[in-house]
Order: sequence, then structure tokens, then C-alpha cells
Amino acid sequence: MKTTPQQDTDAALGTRERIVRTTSRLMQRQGYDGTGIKQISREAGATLGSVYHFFPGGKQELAVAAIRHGDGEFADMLREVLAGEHTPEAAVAACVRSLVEGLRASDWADGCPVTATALGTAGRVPDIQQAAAEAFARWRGLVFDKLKAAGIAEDDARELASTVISTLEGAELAAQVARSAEPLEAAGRHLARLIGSYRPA
Amino acid sequence: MKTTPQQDTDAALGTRERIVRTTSRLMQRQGYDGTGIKQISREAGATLGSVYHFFPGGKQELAVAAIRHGDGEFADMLREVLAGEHTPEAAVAACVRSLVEGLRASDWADGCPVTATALGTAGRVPDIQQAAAEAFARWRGLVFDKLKAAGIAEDDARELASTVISTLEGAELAAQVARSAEPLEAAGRHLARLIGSYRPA
DNA sequence: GTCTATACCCCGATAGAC
DNA sequence: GTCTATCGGGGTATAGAC
Repeated sequence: MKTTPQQDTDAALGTRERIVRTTSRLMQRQGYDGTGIKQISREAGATLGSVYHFFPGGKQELAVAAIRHGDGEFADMLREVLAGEHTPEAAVAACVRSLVEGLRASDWADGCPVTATALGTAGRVPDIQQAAAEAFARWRGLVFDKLKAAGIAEDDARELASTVISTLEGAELAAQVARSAEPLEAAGRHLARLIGSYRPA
Repeated sequence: MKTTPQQDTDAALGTRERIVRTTSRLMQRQGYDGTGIKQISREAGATLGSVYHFFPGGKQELAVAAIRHGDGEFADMLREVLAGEHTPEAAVAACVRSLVEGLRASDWADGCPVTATALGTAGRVPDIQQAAAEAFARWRGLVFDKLKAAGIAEDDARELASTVISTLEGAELAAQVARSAEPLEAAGRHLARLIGSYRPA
């Protein structure tokens, strides 16, 4: 039985990991400025002293760790759906289904684990911007590999991978704002069509 | 000569309008939680009393007014480029150029005037979410009209308009994070190609 | 590593004179 | 409509016992 409002699987984790996951989840929903360190320590079941023990750099260091964590989570999901489908078109569709599922399960609250944090600090905190840029680049790289493996020319694949990630980001945002899966589903269909137009006969 | 750090054209404006513009500009860069009412009053050259006189609903009412203002600004830009180009493909390209110009001019700080505010308050403040949803819907409507006028079937045009707005949003975000025009330029080329694939012969 | 207490500051919001 | 003063609370961060 839990006495703190932390997430189900966090009980057996180390303190540091619990803090990182809690920070990631909170900043994903509330952004950087909307998330307080006291709230993090409360919901992670750690004292304020522990938080500053593991993250002496304070809130900025916490945000960077949270973005890296979200980066890894999303990359894992991407790798899984990319590996589970034969064509990149099917993989994009599977990715959309996964994103829709996550949004619905959270009542449209949990979008991209990087966007909210990165957007609220654009230009103000270089470390955070850097971590977000690395995340986006990693995700583009995973899509690029899949497109290239499907026989698409390298230059085309690189540009396409960029647009696939951009479009999924934007459509997830539109879905959150509209509280509807439609923008994501339309984007998935269009991305599949676009990718198909680049495939070798 | 100015003594307050407000924007150039704001000097002759009424107090209310000056407050709205300042709020829109600040929340666009810093988000809802990152923007303080005292900062708004300072940069708008209005006293705190004036701010609460015009916006008794406080910060939430300010945010809604700021989003409506940003909505109108972006819609005006959209109408202008859509009317200035014959084909929807050319219009999308012109739109990308306009977005890139705005990003560069602000050193990649000024992205979509709605996203940052809406994202940081997703689910928490229904009024803000509603205003953001209306903005997105309006922009989709403008693109829809252009696509339909180009002879694209109504159902296709509706879905395409959704993806055009989603992709531009996502690509602008990616461009901010990467501090590079590339994601937006790639997205523009791909959107033109996608639209072209729906046009009647 | 964990905990409590606290310093110092800015937050949103209000009151009431002018 | 404009202005100043202030309230109550929460923000980040630190100090130092255990």
C-alpha cells in the first residue's frame, strides 16, 4: 500500500531514479516554470535535502536529467514500433496508435516528454535546449535508419525523417489542444502517403 | 525616446491593447507560468492597478486575451500569404519563409504565439485550452478554403488542412529547438509534395 | 544519504487613496 | 483609470544536525 502519490512502479527504485521520473512526468504536463522542486520532492517521496544531494545544480540540472529520461523513453518506444513493422509506413501508423493511446490514458495531458520543458525555456537555459536538441536528433536518426533500410535514398531519407518527427510532434500537440485523436490520425495517414511516394518501385 | 522597454509601435496604443500585446509577446517566449503579472505591467508601461482594472479575472483572463491576440495575428499572416500565391503549394512555401523570418529575427525565441501558453496549462485551465483550440481551428479553416479552391475534394482538403497546420507547428518547434531553419524548410517541401499528390489533374 | 528549518525573494491578488 | 502599499503564500536554494 502506498502512502505517497508516486507512480506504481517507482516503489522499488532508487531515490535518484524516482526523482528523475517524477520530474519528467511533472514537467511533461506543467512545463519547467510550472513545476516546483517542492512538488517534485513531495511526489517522489524524497526530501528536499535528497533532491539537492543528487542534483546540486538545482532545477536546471533536474530538467536536463528529466529531458534525457524522456528522450530515452520515447526512443525505446520508437525502436520497438520500428522493429515490429516491416515497412516504414506501417511503423508510422503504429507510432501514431501508441501516441494516441498515451494521450487517451492521461486524458490528453501527457504529450511529448520534451516539448513542454524545452518550449518554456527556449533561449533562457542553454543546457536544457541542448538536451532537447539531442533528443530530437536521436529520434530523427532512428526514423532515418528505417527509411534507409526500406531503400529510400540517403538525402531523401534524412529530410523525410526530419518531417516525420516534426509532424508527429505538431500533431500530438494539436491532439492535446483539441482533445481529439483526429489530428494525429490524419498526420499518420499523410506521412505514410508521403513516405510511399519516395519508395523505390 | 522611450523610457520603458515596450515595443516600438506600442506608444500610441491604449493601455488595454498595450497590456494584451505585451502579455502575448511574453507568454509566447516564456509560457504561462514563466510570465509574471508584474513583469507584464512593467514592460507594458502600465501599473498593476491598471492591469487588474482591465482584467479582473487576473492571469487567466490575460492569457486568454493574449492567445486571442496571437490567433488574430497569425490568421492575418496566413490570409496574406494564402491570398498572395496562386497555388496552395506556393502558399505553404511562402508561409514557411515567413515563419523562418520571424524565428531568425528573434534569434529563434518567438515561435507560435499560442503553443507555449497552451502547452503549459493543458488540462489545468479550460478557458485557455478552449481559446487555443479555437485558434487552431481557425487556421485550419483558412488552409481548408485555399485547398478547396484549388479543386481538392472536401474530405481530403479537411484532413490535409489539419496536417498542414500540425506539421508547420511541429516544424517550427523543431526549428526553435535546433536553432536552424532546416526542419521548417524540409516540412515546407514535403507539404507541397503532399498537397500536389491530391490535386486534380 | 536523509532530514528539518529557514533565509530570501517574488508570486498573484487586493484595498483604497487620488 | 491610475497609482502605491501590502497581504499571504509559495518559489529556489542553503545550512547543518543526524
